[in-house]
This record gives sequence, C-alpha cells and structure tokens, in this order.
Amino acid sequence: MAKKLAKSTISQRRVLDAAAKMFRDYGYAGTTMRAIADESDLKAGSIYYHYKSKDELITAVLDLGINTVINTVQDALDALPETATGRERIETAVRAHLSAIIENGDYTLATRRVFGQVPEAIRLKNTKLRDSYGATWQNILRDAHDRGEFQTGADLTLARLFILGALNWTVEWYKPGGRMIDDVAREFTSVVVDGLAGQQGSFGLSDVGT
Amino acid sequence: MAKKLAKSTISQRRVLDAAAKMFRDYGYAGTTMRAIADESDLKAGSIYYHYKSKDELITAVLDLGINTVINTVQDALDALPETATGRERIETAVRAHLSAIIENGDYTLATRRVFGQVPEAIRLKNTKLRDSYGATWQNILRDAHDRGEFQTGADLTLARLFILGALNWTVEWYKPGGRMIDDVAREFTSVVVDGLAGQQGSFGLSDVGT
DNA sequence: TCCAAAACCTAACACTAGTTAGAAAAAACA
DNA sequence: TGTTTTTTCTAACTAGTGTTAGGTTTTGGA
Repeated sequence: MAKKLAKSTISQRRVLDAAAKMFRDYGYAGTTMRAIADESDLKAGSIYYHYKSKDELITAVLDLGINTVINTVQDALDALPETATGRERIETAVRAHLSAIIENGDYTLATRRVFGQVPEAIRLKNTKLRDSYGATWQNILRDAHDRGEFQTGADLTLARLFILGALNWTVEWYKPGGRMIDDVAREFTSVVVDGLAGQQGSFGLSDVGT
Repeated sequence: MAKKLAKSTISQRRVLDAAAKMFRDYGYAGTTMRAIADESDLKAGSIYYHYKSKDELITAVLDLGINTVINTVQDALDALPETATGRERIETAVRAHLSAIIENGDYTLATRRVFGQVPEAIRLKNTKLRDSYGATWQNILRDAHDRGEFQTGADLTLARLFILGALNWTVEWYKPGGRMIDDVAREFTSVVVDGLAGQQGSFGLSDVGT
C-alpha cells in the first residue's frame, strides 16, 4: 500500500472538488473564489472557514492530483508478482497511470494546466513529488533493461520523458465512452516496447475507428 | 512553401512577443495588459493602438503558435525527395516539430497553457488549425504504412496521438544548452519506429547523461 | 521648415478580485 | 429544553482589472 492521504471533511472535499474543476477550466488567476463558492453551493466568504487562502486551495489540488497518480501506479506495481516481465511492468504502469489521470481528470488536468502559473514556493514543493514519480518510472525501465529482457539502443531518460509526455497528453484527447482504457494502455505499450514496425498483429487493434 | 503569415510592424511584433511570454508564464486571466505593456516598454493604453482588445492579442498568439509549427513541418516534408523512406519522413517531421516548438517556445508554450482558458469562439477557430495538423501526421503514418515499409500492428490514430503528445510535452523539460534537438529527434524516432527493444545500438546515444 | 499621420501617454471609469469581521443559522451535545 | 461549537452568510474594504477619451510626442514626407 502507498502512503495514506490526509483525511478531510465532506465540506472540505466538496470545496476541493469544485476548486479542481474551476482551476481546470479557467486556470489559476481565472478562477475566482466566488466561482468556486457557486460550484460548491456556498458563499465566497464561507470558503475561508475551510481553506485560509486561494493559495492553500491550489496547493491542495496540486498535491492531491499528483499523489493520486503516484499511489495508483505504485499500488499496481506492488500487486505484481516477482516473476512479472519488464513488459508486464511497463504495461501495468501505463494502465495505472492512465486510469488515475482519466478517472481523476479534474485534478490531474488542473495540475497540468495551472502548474506554470502558480507562485514559486508552491511549485517547488510540488516539483519534488513530480521528481520522485519520474524516478519510479526510471526504475521500471532500468530494471527491465537490467533483467536483459530487452537490449535497447534508446536512452532510458529520454524514453521515460517520451512515455510520460505521451501519457500526460492523453487527458487532452481522451473522451469517456470512447476507447477503453485497457485498449489504449495495450496500444501504448505496444508502440513503446515494440515500435510501430514491430510484432505485427500480436497486439494490434487493427482498425477500431477514431 | 507553406502559407504566408500576416505581416506586422515591429511594434506589433514586440507587443506580441511580450504577450506570448506573459501568457506563457501567468496564463490568460493572470496576464494583465499592464504587464504586457511593461514587457514591451509601453504604457497599458498604448497597446490598444496595435490590438483592440486582450482577446485579439490571445488570438494572435494562439494562431501564430500553431501556424509556426504547421509551416515548419510542412516545409521540411516538402523539401524531402520523393524517394524518402517512411522512417526518414517521420524523423524529419519529428525534428521539424521539435525545432518549431523549442525555438518558438514562448508561443507554443503559451498556446498549450492558455488554450483551455480562452473564450469558446477563439478556441474553436484555433481547433480547426490543430485538426489539420493532426491530419498531416496521420498522412505521414498512413503513407509509410501503405508503402509497406512497416507492417504495424498498432492503431495509427492512437500512434499519432501518442507521438504528438510526447512531442508537445518536450517543452516542459527541454533546456536550451542541454541535448541537441537532432539527438532528441533521433531518439524519439528510434523509440517510436523501433521500440525500446529494437535495433540495438543502431541509433542509441547509449548514455549521454541527463 | 511646416504639417499631417502615426505612435504613445495620461488619467480616469466601471467593475471585479481576494479577503475579512462580525452577525446569523445549523448542528451537536447536555 | 438550553448552550456551546461548528458552519455559513452578509457586507464591506482595498487593490487591481480591461478599456477609453483626449491630449502629447514622434515620425516622415513636401
């Protein structure tokens, strides 16, 4: 099990959900306390009973957004047997990452969209979390490499940046009700591990439309 | 040659550059006309001589951001000989895309960061440009596939989303003075076309550090 | 040199932002 | 029930927002 998240009252969570949704749609400066209040069926002043400033709100949204992804991926990896192959580990992490960012779209999208607009101090703390997540992925790739399961010519750091970039971008185009997360995860793994020219037919959806 | 961009005076461009930089750092609502004015050595009121509203400014930044990428990639592809292989076309497009978004980082980053915060009408017009760019990539992949240069099991639409996502994410971590764009482009192509497990050593940087 | 057009500035307007203090209502507990 | 605690609301303040009208400076050609 991964680290527990801080507990919170129902009202606190309602405000936080509303904040995430508003930050996601309108950015940091574009989101007003009054808009968050409307979304959570409160008046603007009442928010300050739960969070003492707008900065504290955005901090909570950012941290929850990343921690959710970190914990989901770590739990999925921990649940794997020792004997799991490098490919299985990669596909598992891909699927867990996708599940987390799609099912918590408000938080993860908000995280991505406002990250560059937030005061320096807040950004720095959040960056540490991000770095540790990057290290997790680096370990997955290096581990699979060390096991000799694939002798790659690619630089692992670049490969990691490439994979995480592609995954994070998913929230931009993924539409609920369209493709299944599992299918997307399998395709992604296929492109990354095998490449476009590899293992013909073994993992393809061939043609499932747009 | 790709479509010509609208001409503009020196002052107009100075204001636009300043706007792109500010939008990039502080988002749409977070960027004030006074901040743009400061950055371009003007007073707030003077901006309205060149652009009649903040909305017109953001529209110009968004359009220039995408058009630059579209034109750069299209020109690079047009310069290729008829005999170019699918792999060469992909690597060329990858390199052109990276060059465009890195050398015009203010515009492309601004484009990405404020896209979701902008009034609906503006976003719609810009979306048409984005879709046409997606079609360009789809053609590259399908063309290479039709030529029989690789029989891929991967779904091409997903592969395209995957590739563009990874490329667009580059602006988040790329630091000028670090890796060369050409190296990154070659590695990316290698991962996409060959996969992590493919063509050992033929394209790898093996270990060039972070 | 003079003059008209282009470029810029000043000062203000109406409005909205985050935040706060204190009153009011709801919930919890005796 | 009455009383205390938790939660919410009201009303306001200061600071800053996009935008504009009208005046001032700069530019470039006759």
